[in-house]
Parts: sequence; C-alpha cells; structure tokens
Amino acid sequence: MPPGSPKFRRRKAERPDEIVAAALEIFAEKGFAAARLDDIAARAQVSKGAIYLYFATKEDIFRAVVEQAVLPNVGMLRTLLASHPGPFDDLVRRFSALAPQLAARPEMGGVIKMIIGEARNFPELARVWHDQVVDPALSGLTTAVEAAQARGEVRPGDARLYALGLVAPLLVSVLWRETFTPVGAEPFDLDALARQHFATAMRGMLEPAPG
Amino acid sequence: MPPGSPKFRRRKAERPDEIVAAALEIFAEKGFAAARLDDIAARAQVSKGAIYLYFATKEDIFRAVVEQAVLPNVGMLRTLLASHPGPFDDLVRRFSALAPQLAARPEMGGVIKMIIGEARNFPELARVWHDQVVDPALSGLTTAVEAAQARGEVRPGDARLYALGLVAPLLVSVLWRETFTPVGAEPFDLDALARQHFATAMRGMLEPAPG
DNA sequence: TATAAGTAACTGACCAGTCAGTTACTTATT
DNA sequence: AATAAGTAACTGACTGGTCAGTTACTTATA
Repeated sequence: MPPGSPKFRRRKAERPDEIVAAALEIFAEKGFAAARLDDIAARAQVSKGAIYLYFATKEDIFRAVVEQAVLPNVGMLRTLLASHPGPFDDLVRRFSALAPQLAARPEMGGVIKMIIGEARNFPELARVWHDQVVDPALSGLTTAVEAAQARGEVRPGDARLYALGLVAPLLVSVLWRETFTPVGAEPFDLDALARQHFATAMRGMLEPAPG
Repeated sequence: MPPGSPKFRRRKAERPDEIVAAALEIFAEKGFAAARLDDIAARAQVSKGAIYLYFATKEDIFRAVVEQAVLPNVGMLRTLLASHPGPFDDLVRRFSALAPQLAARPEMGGVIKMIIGEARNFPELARVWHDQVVDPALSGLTTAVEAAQARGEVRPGDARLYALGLVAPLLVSVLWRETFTPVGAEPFDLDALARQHFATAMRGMLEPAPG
C-alpha cells in the first residue's frame, strides 16, 4: 500500500451505480436471501455502512437493480413487438434472433432464478418483477398474436397461451443453464433451440396458405 | 387439555413419514434455506429434537422428500413413455392427459421452485433432483421422439429440443402459478393450455400424412 | 476547519444442530 | 393382577455462528 495514497475516495455520484452493479452480480449468484450485504459491499469496494448512505434496505437495492439493469432490455422487446405491422411470420423471425441474445445475458438467468425462488418469502420482489418486466413482455406478445389472428395469419385459439408457448422453451433453457448445468447436466444450445422451436411453432400456429 | 391425556405418544414407525410430509409442505412454501426446522417440527407435531432422531441434517430430510413424495409420480411417467409402441400422436394424447394432473399437484410446483431457487447454494439438492427426476423424464421423452422419427412419424430435428418444447409450457405455467399468481397475476388454465399446446405442437412436429 | 463521505466495530434477532433431562411404554418379578 | 425396574422416544432450553442494520468514530475535500 503506497503511503501517500488515501484510504478511500469520496465519490458520491458514482457509488449508487457501482453498488447496484455489484448487487446484481451477487443476487444472481446467491439469490436474494442468501446474498450478504458484506459481499455486495466488498464487490463494490465500499464498506457495508456506505451502502446504507444510499439505500435504506436490502429490498431497496433490489428495486434499483430491476430498474437499472433489467428494464432497458425489456423496453427493447416492447418496441419491437409494438412497432411491427406484420406478417407474423416475420415478427417471429426477428423475435427469434433477439430472444436468444437476451436469454444469454448472465444477469437475466440469475435474476429470473432469484425471483422464482424467493417470490413466496418476498412477495414485493415478485410484484415489482411481474408489473415491470413479465407482464409487459407477455402482454405485448399476446397483442401481436391477436393482431395476427385478426389478419387471418394465425389459427384461432387463446392468444395468451400461444404467447406462452412461444416463450416457454427459451425460459426453461435459461433456468436449465442456471440450475442443472453447474451440476453436470448437458446444456441446451440457445441458438439451435430458438431456430428449431420457432420453426416448429410456426408450422403449428399459422393458417395453411390459402389456395 | 384433558388431564389424563399424555404429553406425547411414542410412534417410532409413523414419525419419519409424518416429518417428511410436513417438510414437503414447508419446503414448498418457503424454500429450503428459509424453511425452519421448528416449523417442520410444529407441522409434524413433534419437537425439533425428535426430527434429529430420524434425520441427520436438513439436507437429509430433503432427500427423503424427493424419494417419498416425488419419485413415484415420475415412475408413472416413465412407464407410460417406455411401454408405448406408437403412434406418437397417440402417446402425446395420453401424455397431455397425464401431464396437467402431475403439474396440478401442489407439491410439484413448490419443490420445482425450491430447486431452481436454491441450486447455486445447495448443489447437492440440484444433483439429486436432476439425476432422480428431471433427467429420467426428459430422456424418456427424448427416446420416444427418436423412436417416432425412426418410424417416420416425426420430422427430422434434435429430439431433445423437441422434448423440451413439449414440456416447457407446462413447466412455465406451474412456475407462474407459484410465483406470480399469489401477487395478483392472471393464472393459466392447465387443461386448456395442455390441449391447445399439444395440438399446436403436433401440427409442428408430425410429418405431413403421405399421399 | 467545517462537514459530509466513508469505515469498522457493534447489536440484536434468527436458526441449525445438541444434549441433559423427562415421560410413555415394556418387561420382569411378585 | 399389581408394580417396580428398565428402555428408548421425545422434549425444550441452549450454543455457536451468521447477518441486516446501527453507531461511534475517522478521513477526504471545499
């Protein structure tokens, strides 16, 4: 340790972001309950006390993580879904290129896993995640399916269930990666999965071409 | 409290099963880490000390839960998959009748959720669950898909990915029920989901009828 | 030199696992 | 049939360790 170098710096402006970034990593690794404030502090290179200068509680930190790290990704998806006029086939092609990229982000898997694991014990976390992330995404996709049905491209049926069917395999493969791959299970190739799944789903969902 | 009634009964034979049943409920409600041994003891109507007469550690209790409460269900599925000669269409019809029933069992959702949430912190739990439950089920289904491909019923493609595609929406809807329904999200109807999903998947997977 | 950013020791609540003692039940003896 | 001696199932208070949140103090900076 150089004798002239100070023991710490005063960096009021940068601290919150750094703490949130560290918290994202630790939450993703350990889950909410098992994540220790001391670990978050160490990763952010501050003391635990410093965290409490910027956040009132552990749950507060989580809320900041959702807002800063996750919401931007969802926004990307929503604009894609909302702005696309059709045909549905083409929307799904774009979607199938974007979705594996989103799914591949390490923070996604960790946070999703965390939400599922802790929802019962921390309902507030589940509510935030549902209202801000999951419901907008699923609703957007459902609306797109309904529009395609109205245009006669997609077969009749519950649009929300179709939307679930489109997204579910991606989601499960992310959970698989987080849960079972570390214990030796064979991973799924996200891109291959997306390609085969969306092709199969399109054959199942689209109306046969007229004529 | 009637004066003549004893403070406890000696019931060596029944205790382990009762403790495991209680543990299943508490684990499903709270997750592994947040489940308190005192809660399990109270639900099983014994003292905490009594649990340690029958199980060495908390993880030991979990292993017993998997063996006693979950494995029988999986066995049912495996025999269905292994014993069926084809056509694939028909196997999936039976599967789609059985799967929602399995998915509807409350212990399933709770335990699945727990595994996902705690895998990183308790890899041993994830390994047990993978080796005993998930891998047998997925492998069985994959084998059935491969057989159907060999008979020319199912289109070419990665059989394991097809298997994942079949199961994923059920799994996600179970997680949805456990995670978001308690916070006010709209639930999925398991039977309607199974019906629509398997019909769609069959259109996507099967070879067009020859001729 | 005033003050706000930051530290680190501390508190209090929580909980898995332990164990000394208690009680229900069994068996030998009369 | 009555009961004393013995066994093991069971209890519940306790221990040692962990961790969110607090506080008394230190240090960087205007």
